[in-house]
Amino acid sequence: MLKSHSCGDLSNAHIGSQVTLAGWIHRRRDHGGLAFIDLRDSTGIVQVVFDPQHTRGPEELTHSLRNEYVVQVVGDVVARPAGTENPKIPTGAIEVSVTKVEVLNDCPTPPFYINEDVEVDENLTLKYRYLYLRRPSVHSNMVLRHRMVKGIRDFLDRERFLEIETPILIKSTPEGARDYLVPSRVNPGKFYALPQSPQQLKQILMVAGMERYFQIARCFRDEDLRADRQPEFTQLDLEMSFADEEDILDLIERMMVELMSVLRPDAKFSQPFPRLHYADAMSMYGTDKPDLRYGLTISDIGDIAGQTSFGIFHSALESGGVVRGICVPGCAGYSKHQLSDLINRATAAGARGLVTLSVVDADNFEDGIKSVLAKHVGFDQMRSLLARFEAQDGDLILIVADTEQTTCKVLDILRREMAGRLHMADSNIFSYAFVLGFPLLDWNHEAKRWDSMHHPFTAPRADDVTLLDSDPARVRGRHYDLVCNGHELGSGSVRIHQRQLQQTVFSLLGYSDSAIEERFGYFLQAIEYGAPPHAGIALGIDRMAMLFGGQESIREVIAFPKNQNAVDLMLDSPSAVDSAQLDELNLSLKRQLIDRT
RNA sequence: GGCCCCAUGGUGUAGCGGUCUAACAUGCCACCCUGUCACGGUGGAGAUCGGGGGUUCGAAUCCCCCUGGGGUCGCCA
Repeated sequence: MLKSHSCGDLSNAHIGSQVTLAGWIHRRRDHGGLAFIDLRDSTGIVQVVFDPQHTRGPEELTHSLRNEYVVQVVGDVVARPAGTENPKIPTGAIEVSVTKVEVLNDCPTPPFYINEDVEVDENLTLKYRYLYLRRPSVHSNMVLRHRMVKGIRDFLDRERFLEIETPILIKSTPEGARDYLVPSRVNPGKFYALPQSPQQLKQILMVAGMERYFQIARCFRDEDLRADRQPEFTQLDLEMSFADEEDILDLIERMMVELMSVLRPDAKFSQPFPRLHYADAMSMYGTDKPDLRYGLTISDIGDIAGQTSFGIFHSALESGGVVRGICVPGCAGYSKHQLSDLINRATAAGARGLVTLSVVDADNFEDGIKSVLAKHVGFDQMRSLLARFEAQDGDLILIVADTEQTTCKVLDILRREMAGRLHMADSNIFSYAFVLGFPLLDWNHEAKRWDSMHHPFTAPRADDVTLLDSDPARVRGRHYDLVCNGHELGSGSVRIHQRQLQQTVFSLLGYSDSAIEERFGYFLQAIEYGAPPHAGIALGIDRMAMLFGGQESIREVIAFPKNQNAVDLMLDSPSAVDSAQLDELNLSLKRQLIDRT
């Protein structure tokens, strides 16, 4: 090794010993004669001192050192002179008095600061990823992620889970997300698909008697990107035989609690994790992944709205819709401009409109309530309305009258928007919750068929199996989600383990018998051979690391992420390939693409 | 595909129709400086304001189009 010690490891215990360090120049403070340099390696930062009386070699060399040069220094660890200790850094009690320095490599002026956490154009952080990752704060995200994954492995190992790899080149199944396809050279005209998740393989591992499987699995979905979505991402995928809902939820809760104690001992969370029924989540928060760090819950005022003379309410209710709203504290003073901004957000999200009601003085309905609603609502109705929202003077009530689906969506957006403006989400709180009671199926209006809410392998509740034929909408699935602070961290279910039931569900989803055989024949055959009852879950590793690290995007916890157009700016991928490569794969590009590339 | 936001020296920002031959901080270069730690001091180089078109006597500033980026809805079994 070119170094005997690491920068961050040095302490009082090393005083008096000679050390050789190697690292990057983090910052320099050059006094002309005497010069200080903060030397950084992956363990931390230590101050090294160049004193012309002690340091050998040409003095010009000392003063020619620049940020991010890679240097090796030999020196003595000494206590800092009294009064010059730096309590701000862990190694601040000591310093290294340099006797010899060698430049191992120089470095051009970096395109952005490495020694400061100034936000910088994300393009640059992606293109020069190796420099961005040098930032101590970003480096610490990688350390945190490593410790998290290690914690998961240690925990599951103690719980007698086996880590088993499954193939990356698998079979395309057009349902669900779009697949990434890989052409086969050996089998012309045929394609592998990259796994959207190892779902079927892990269930087959249960059939294979592994009983407890997990994998830190890379998954691929060719869909549009978001702050918390990349085309390739990592899941903690696990499956457990002879288990039901409670076993999985208990396991996951214990694991998350353990991770919290290791990674975020400072943070607050409730235990046991609250459980939320899907229907309640939708009616109270408008979403199945609510941020529970703040209230702003949705109230239904359909009964009151029906008594008013407000036409919009009546038409919404008559066409089977709902009238619901949220009460935002302290925003009654919103200007016309601010209110119209909120209305724009509501209409942009698909609502036909948004009724705002500024509660200036709740005791004075004449001019204490500012709203288009005022003249359509009687005294009693206004009183019950304010009571329903528990409105105080100074509050702003936002009401949407629309289909249930649109109302939920819009109020969810407004709820998060207002909570953000009012800084209601405490970053030191982790509001975990399990969401249960999802319907098994979801009616797809466009395709006019049933879709799986989760996936087709989710077991229906035993009491609801008979409804599969008569009333599929009412069938409840044995599906559960783990949510935290408005993010879906994971999703799982008790699986179907009997061929007949699995086949019934496939049929219900609109697959013909021949399609079932072609796509899932191997799978149905597998579960026929004594599949044990089993259940599992998959948790988003990137999202977990993002939350633990207090980041707002998973790109901050992924070493080499892609931008919103799924482009890797460092590698410049995807890229065109040589026509010889295409030939070998028996592929050709469409004419218009050839012209463009 | 829709909607919203952004684009000014290397980096981060200011600028709100003329006073912009574009300001500030930091970084960079040179010189000075032996106890700093976001070291300090003096001097200097560095952007024609993402690209194109338009409005105007006059555009970094207003409008349109394009490009790039971010957020989001759709999409994500």
